[in-house]
Amino acid sequence: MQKKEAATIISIANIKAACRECTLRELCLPLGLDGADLLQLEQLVRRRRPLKKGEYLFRHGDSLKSLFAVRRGTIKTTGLMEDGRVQVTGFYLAGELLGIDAISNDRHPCSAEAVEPTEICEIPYHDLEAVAQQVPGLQHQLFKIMSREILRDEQMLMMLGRMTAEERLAACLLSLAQRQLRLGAVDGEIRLPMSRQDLGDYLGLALETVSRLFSRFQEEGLIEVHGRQVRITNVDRLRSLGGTSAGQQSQFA
Amino acid sequence: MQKKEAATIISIANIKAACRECTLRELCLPLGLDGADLLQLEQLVRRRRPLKKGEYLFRHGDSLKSLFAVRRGTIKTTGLMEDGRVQVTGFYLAGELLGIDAISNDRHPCSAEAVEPTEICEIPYHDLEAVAQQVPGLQHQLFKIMSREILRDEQMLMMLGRMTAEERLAACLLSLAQRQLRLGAVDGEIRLPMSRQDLGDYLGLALETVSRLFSRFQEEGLIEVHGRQVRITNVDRLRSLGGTSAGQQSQFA
DNA sequence: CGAATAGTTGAGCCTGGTCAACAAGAGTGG
DNA sequence: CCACTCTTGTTGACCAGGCTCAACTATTCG
Repeated sequence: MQKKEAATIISIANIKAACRECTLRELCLPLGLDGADLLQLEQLVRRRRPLKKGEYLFRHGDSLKSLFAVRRGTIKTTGLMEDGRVQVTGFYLAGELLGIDAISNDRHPCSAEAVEPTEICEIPYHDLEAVAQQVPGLQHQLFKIMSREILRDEQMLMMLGRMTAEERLAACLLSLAQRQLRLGAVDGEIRLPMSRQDLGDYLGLALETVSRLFSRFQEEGLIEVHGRQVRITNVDRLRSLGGTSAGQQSQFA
Repeated sequence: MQKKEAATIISIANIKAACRECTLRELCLPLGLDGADLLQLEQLVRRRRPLKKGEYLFRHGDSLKSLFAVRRGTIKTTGLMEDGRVQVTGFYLAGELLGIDAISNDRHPCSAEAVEPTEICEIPYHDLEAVAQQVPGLQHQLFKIMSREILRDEQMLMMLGRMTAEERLAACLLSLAQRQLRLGAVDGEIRLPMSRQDLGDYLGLALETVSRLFSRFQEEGLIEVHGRQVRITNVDRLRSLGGTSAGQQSQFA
């Protein structure tokens, strides 16, 4: 996986994006912007060469040039300790914005890797800031998005600090189901683009624990598992487990 | 503690603040603002009646009206699960800004409680947004502050997800020492305004574990503990424990 | 000064981690 | 297209870090 870097030639197709026609318009930045403002934003956004599974969008320490919006696929961001311990700080699905955490030090504090084939829109940060200064709706929207990211992280803190393994996985599944639903997936169906290892690194668990929990949830009739395809068969009982954290998403969303 | 609410009469002394003469100027919002801009911001900021220990600044579910900057003292923000489990999502010392997580839903997702007698500056959020629209330096500064908060939370995720109990406490002590140093404390001296319980709720540990770790760190010569007064006697070994998370703060700061 | 709160320490247990073997897919090249 | 390899996932046995329960001590505060 490390070797594929050499292939990261400068992006081939830096074509302009057409936010106005994007199906994710409601999810990305433009939410709440009218025609003229949207056009101004659209000038900034660039499409990137698609990422293959395992390719990096940026790496820990890279200087901040752009924020990124996922168009299709999934990105995971990871922090790494010297001894190899990994924490996945987030999974970013289509319509979600990443790279915000790099603003404070002009440097990405984590690495971003495609978990499956992924398409990305790139938004040069300094230009974005300039436009936000002109367009009130955009500034407002950016504050909201950044605040939402903080909220999301705080829910993760509750999860990692105070929830049991089964509660964490339940909450995570509910959250994924909800986000994929918004993207047009079948209600109760979850397609996991990430490995058990990734889930463990996200939830602060060993991959074996994640695997065992999948088996147990299935035995208990909460879900049906077929590899990375999961169907929720008892939402209520899953909610009663994953309650506080993911359940609150409905409250927040 | 719950009962004291009745005493929360509408703030007595809503006097104007003088950011220009505040010793925390470098830490709060104004950083990087020049005279005229600073004056414009100053119009917004109001001082609040001081909070006693245990008093709440706001509660989970309250609607967002203002962001708050700590002038003196310490605030803890907490998330609560139905069964009573608590996660402290942050300790806010003098010069630090809280309430940002409320922007996304116009509602505070956590409660904020004074851990010791605390003075607060209040900044009405909608006015702040309006001024930020006029003052580029302020918009920029706000983005940075919000990004820094995300960064801080992500470091906490690494801590809760992947560090052992002793690593967490070590990292926490180093972080507190550094932040208090910036506020003029003696290097290596930490005054803990919070209880062992609070620390446990912050670090995702039982209070007994925190207490035992203090004892062990002392036995091992890392620190000297006198109740809530702690002196770091061996920074290097403490760093080798708390490394990645708090150690990186120097990298990030 | 007495009561309540905060902190320390011990004993025993349990959740979740580690190590290990095995199974099942997925990708690759002949 | 199949065989082989490599990666991913499952399951079991055992272990240990940290939690719970409990008793006791030190502080703080009215």
